[in-house]
Parts: sequence; C-alpha cells; structure tokens
Amino acid sequence: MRKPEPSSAAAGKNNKENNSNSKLRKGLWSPEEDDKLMRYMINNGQGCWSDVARNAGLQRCGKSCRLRWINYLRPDLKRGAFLPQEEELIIHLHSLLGNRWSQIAARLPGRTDNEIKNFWNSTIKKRLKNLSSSNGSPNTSDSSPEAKDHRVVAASRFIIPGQEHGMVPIYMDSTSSFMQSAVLSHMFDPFPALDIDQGGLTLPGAGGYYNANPCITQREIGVGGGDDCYNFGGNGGFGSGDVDIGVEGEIFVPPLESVSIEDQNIKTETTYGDSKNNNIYYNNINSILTCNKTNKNIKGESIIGVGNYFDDDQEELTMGDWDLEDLMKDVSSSSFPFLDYQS
DNA sequence: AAACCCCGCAACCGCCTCAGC
DNA sequence: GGCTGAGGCGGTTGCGGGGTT
Repeated sequence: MRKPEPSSAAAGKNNKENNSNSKLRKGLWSPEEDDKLMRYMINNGQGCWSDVARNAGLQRCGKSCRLRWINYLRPDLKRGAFLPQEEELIIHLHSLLGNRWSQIAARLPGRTDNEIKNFWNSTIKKRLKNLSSSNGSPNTSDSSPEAKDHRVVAASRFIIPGQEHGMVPIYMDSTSSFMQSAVLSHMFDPFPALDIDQGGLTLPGAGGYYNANPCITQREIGVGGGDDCYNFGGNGGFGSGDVDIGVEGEIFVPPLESVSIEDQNIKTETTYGDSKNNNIYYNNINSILTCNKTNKNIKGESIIGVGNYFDDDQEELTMGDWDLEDLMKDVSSSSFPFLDYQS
C-alpha cells in the first residue's frame, strides 16, 4: 500500500501519463474515488481508461483506474480466502504456466492476477520454503504443521535421480524450476484425499471422487448463482462443464494416474524415495509424468527441475516452447475436466 | 502498555505489445 | 518503418494491522 498523495504526485520516471498531469493522485483510493469509478463503470462501461479517469472526475491516471477496477471494484470479484480447491488449482496451473498470473487468473473466476500473485508469493512460497527447511531432517516429524500435509512432506523428500542418497537443497525462488518441481509433486498427488487433518477421506477409486474439505459452508461464495455451493461455472460463464464444490466440498476429479506405466511402455531409470511407500508414490508420479510426455501437447520442465529428460528421445523443452492453448486443452480434459479453457 | 517484528496485500513501476497514424 | 499512446503484465514496494516480546 502506498501513502495517498493528495496532489502533485511524484510521477514515475517513465510514466508519460503521470508526467502529463502533475495533479494526478497516487496511493490509496478513497471511498469517494471508488464510488466515482464504480458509478462511471456501471453507467458507461469500460472504454479508454484515460477517458474513464477524466470523465469520471478522477484525478488518477488511466492505468490506476484500470488496476483499481480490475483488482478491487469489479462486481464479479470474489473476496475472501482462497479455498483449498482454488489453491490446488493455482498450484497446478503454476506448475504448468509459471508466473503467468494473468493466465492463471483467467482460469480462476473471480480472482485477479494480483490476488493470485500475492497469494503465491506469501502463502504458497512460504509453505514451500518451510518444507525446504524441514528437508534437512530425513525423519520429518508428523507433528509439525507441514508434516500434516503429506503432499508437502512428499515434496520435501523428493530425490533427484543420481542423488538418491542425499536430500536435495531447495533454493526458494518464485521462478526456480525446483519450486515448480516441488509443486509438481504436489499436483500429481496420487492420493489426494489423504489429508490427515481434513475430516474427509474418500479414496477416489476409479472415479476419483473425493471429499476434499467438508468444512466449506460459505453459502455466499458462489460465483454463478445462489446455490449452496461453490460454483466454478454455472452462470458465471466460466465454462460449459460446471463444477460444484458443494457444502461438503465434493469435487469430481478423475485420477491422474489413469494410465499405467506398463500401458505406456515407458522405461524409467529413476529411483525415487528411500522407502517402499515412497517408491510407490514417486513411481506413480513418474508414471504420470511420463504419461504426459506421451501426449505431445504436454511439454514441460522435468519434475526434478534439472531439465527434461525422457528416455525415448531426450527432448529438452522449455516453458517458451509450450503451446499454451493445446496445453490447457489437455489440462482441462485430463486433470480438471470441469474447466473449459476453450471459453 | 509500548516497542518491535512480521506478513498480507493494495498499488505503483517499468517493460512489453499492439494498434492507429 | 517509425512514432505515439493505451492496455496489459510481472515484479516490487511499503503501509498498516496483527502478533510477539
């Protein structure tokens, strides 16, 4: 937050818009300004933002008005804390898209890129940082908050092939591939319902129908209507395939590991984990990754964050090579079928 | 109660892209 | 093709409030 500057705001060095008008306000928006902008937008709709600023009687630059509208005043904005399902989706999308906050926000109705970016940089980043610090002790205590989240613990135990005998140092950086690797392991969680501190535990079975969070009771949180549920689609126009996370937090998610390693006929030389369970866990992850590899639409960093090593053709791909639309198409159909990214 | 610390988040900054001229 | 203005985006800043000492 910035201190409001009633007048003669110090314009940014290269901000021509600001330089052109020394009386432009900066800093926090007053309720009166919010009201002016809101009224103008409701009556006139969005046009040229500098015109909006001028015609609404706001001594703000157009960019500032745009930001205020998009991040705060927009009527369809969803306020409040992120739901676990939203968090899952953010992590998933970030693992695919990186710091493309606007792209991520576009797939989370009612959330802004700024909000998601802040959420990532504060909450999720911190969580991953914690897991990295707890990484030093192989026998992670299950009493710690992080340990209660088995997915985080799993990520913290992730072993880089060839370094199976030592823990991997995690350097926290929002753009680091290892962070993405960590969340990838989260995202490909083959046992999504095994949250120890969540009441619900319904293993997905073939359908992947799990009780994610039985505590969701916010009636007012729906985007698309007045249902007693959290509505990702519905009237909100987010997509044709509505997904309702009802009062019992139910969400339909097909199992990611629907294709077996054998089916894919993929050789893996990677050794994951240091226990029987971990081997199962990481083999599942590996199978998912390699399965994705077979779909050429999915091109991404290796889960281990040291490149893209696949046994068949040793392709090395980078984020920039992704065909985003194809990618999201694939994501919507495979991982989150309730999301229609075509819209 | 006061001082200090930490963290969330609103808002700004700087850069990029694109359209119009 | 170059210039300019507007919109959009990701990164960064720093205020304010809550928690801790």
